[in-house]
Amino acid sequence: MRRRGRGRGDARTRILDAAEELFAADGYEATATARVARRAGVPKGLVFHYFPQKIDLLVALVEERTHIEEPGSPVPEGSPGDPAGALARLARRLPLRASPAMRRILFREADTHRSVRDRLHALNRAVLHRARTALEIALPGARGDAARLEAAAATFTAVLLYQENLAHLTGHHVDPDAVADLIARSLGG
Amino acid sequence: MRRRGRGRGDARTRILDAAEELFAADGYEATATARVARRAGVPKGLVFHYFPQKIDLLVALVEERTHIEEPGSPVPEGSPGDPAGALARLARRLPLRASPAMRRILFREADTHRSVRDRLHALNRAVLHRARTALEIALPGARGDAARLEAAAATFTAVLLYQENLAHLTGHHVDPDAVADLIARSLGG
Amino acid sequence: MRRRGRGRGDARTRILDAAEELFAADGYEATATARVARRAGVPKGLVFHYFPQKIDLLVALVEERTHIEEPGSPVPEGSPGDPAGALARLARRLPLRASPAMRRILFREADTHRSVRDRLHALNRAVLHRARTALEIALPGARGDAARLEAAAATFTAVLLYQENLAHLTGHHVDPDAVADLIARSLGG
Amino acid sequence: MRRRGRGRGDARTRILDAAEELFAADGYEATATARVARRAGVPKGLVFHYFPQKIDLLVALVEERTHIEEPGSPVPEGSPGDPAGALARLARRLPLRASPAMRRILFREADTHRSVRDRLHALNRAVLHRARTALEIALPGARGDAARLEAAAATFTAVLLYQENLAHLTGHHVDPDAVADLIARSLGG
DNA sequence: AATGAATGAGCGTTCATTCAT
DNA sequence: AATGAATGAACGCTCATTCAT
Repeated sequence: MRRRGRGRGDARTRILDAAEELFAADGYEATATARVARRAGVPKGLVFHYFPQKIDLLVALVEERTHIEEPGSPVPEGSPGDPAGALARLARRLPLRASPAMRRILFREADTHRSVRDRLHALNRAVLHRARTALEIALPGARGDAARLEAAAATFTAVLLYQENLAHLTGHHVDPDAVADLIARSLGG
Repeated sequence: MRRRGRGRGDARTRILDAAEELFAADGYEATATARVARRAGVPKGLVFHYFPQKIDLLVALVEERTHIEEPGSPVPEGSPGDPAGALARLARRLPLRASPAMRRILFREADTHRSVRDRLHALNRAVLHRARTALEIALPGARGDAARLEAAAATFTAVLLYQENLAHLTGHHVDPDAVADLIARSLGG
Repeated sequence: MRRRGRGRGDARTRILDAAEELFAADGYEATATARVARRAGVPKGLVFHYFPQKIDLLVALVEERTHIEEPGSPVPEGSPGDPAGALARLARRLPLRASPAMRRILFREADTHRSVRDRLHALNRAVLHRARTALEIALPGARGDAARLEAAAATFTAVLLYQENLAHLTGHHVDPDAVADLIARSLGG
Repeated sequence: MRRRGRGRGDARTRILDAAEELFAADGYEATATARVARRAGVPKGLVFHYFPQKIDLLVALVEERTHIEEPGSPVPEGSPGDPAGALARLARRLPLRASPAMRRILFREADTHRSVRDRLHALNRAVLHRARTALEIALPGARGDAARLEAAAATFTAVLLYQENLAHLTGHHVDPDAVADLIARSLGG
């Protein structure tokens, strides 16, 4: 396959790059495939060669550009007695690999596109699981009850995953580290 | 003016009702004005009689169907010593009067429509202010830790305002009461 | 009939005034009746009360605001031996009473509206007749032949009637007096 | 590219042919793009493929279908002493190549579309220049009377360029040859 | 694999016209 | 006579998608 002039990668990659940028900026509905092609520097027909339906662009982005790291690896997520540190460490190793653009796409389009929503649910489940595990390890005595720990994990997951979106939508940034500290205190850490 | 058409209210109201439903369900971009008209039981032209541009539907919804209650009224928001109760009470008297449908519209369209985003920022500011005040009253001794109190107020505001959306996006409901309890504990309530 | 606030005359007159302005500026097709109403300061319905069809506005303007003076009156149009003077005098007493706006309407819409075209033909016939008569009187010997005199009258009529339009369309003004002089010379005056 | 459709030329040409006919007959405003497509035998969308905006049809027509011949070529425009012949010859070699339909479009739409008006001004300037030059060559002795010569050239240009339109608007044809003769006489030819 | 002309359904919007009051 | 809400046909234009090459 001949390399194309303007772009860095092959045509398919450039098409996805363009779609990612445009979907993030303007939304899926408001982005015409012709604009994707133009931005990618490829002829319009080629977009449909690789992605027979427009929705396939979105599906491919979500499938190929949001990776959830497997938590199975031996990651000593938290040292006992330091729940705040455990959560902060989790924040730093967010098991979601996705560009900020991909996150905006994920949140925006999840509302109306089931396949995106499913992916977002899976991501959320993964992070929530990690947070819960980290807190359980950090607080071996399971002080307080399970319900409180669940609420803490859920709150932290929400703040962690949605921080950019919350900041954008509310005009107010909530710092995950501060929330980690808050939560740790409430669990008696 | 023909008072009352086929439906419950007058035409303009029915058009807004229809737009609210459809924008919430499918998004603004994906909703054709013709569908709004059909759902409202009015001819297409009448939609444009009242709302010369499609965007005016969204603007009117946001302006007329999201009210921020004035916090000035004598609301004994919290009794000293009971921050959890204060927040819970705030949750029950959310100063945002908007249907769940309006909230979904607000969050979804804020991303791409400035006027909606401005409104959402204002709402957030109002709720944040209330939460902060409630905590200050409930914890008069907590003066020393302004940063922690701010983080607590911001976290609670986020969970409170976005609960339905978070539930929808994550597949997981976070209970504001549980978060209120969590926060209260962490502030030494 | 109550006098209306903004305008000078009654509603019907103000509607015609507005139509005259707008048709002249933008053309009949490109002028919406709603704009006519707005400019006239009357409700939309009233335009259709007086002029049941949009075209009636144009017809009324042409019928009521272009008057052809009757040449029957004893006007000593030219003194024998001075054809240039005779034509110049005719130019000064153009038997067409119509505002510059009305003339633009007449020429522009004659192309596609038969009733306007008929009126314009009548106007042309009247002016042509006057020009011919003036030349015949000024040149009693009928020097040269009739065909030449006819060409002279037609040329002068065209320049006289269409001068503003020619100027607008060509960017070049042709002075009727200079043409009168030219023609007089060619007829041996 | 599917070479040749149903009609005579390729699709773009057929679209312009149709637009030329319809704009000339009914005016630009009164001609729907759908009618252009139907007359051209192409689907509606294809018109917008080639001409993204309706106005581009008019612009393309004016740019591609009105040519002003360069006057630079060695055209012995007039032999000295025969101004009538010189003008008659100019009439026969009008430096404006445009169908009668294009001329009607030019005059009608110049009123409201600046690009068309600009083109018309350029055409007028070119013809006026030719007429002036022809008269200067044919009447080398007429140096003293520049103003009269200018009026003669302008009058002839107007009659020459606008003859069809004047005929249509007035119901009266003015023969350019007769006017050429008239003018020649008045300049003492 | 690559291309861009071709297609047609559908969209937002305009607007002359009607009509109940 | 006066009003403006109501109506629907039509318009300019967009766009996902097809397909011959």
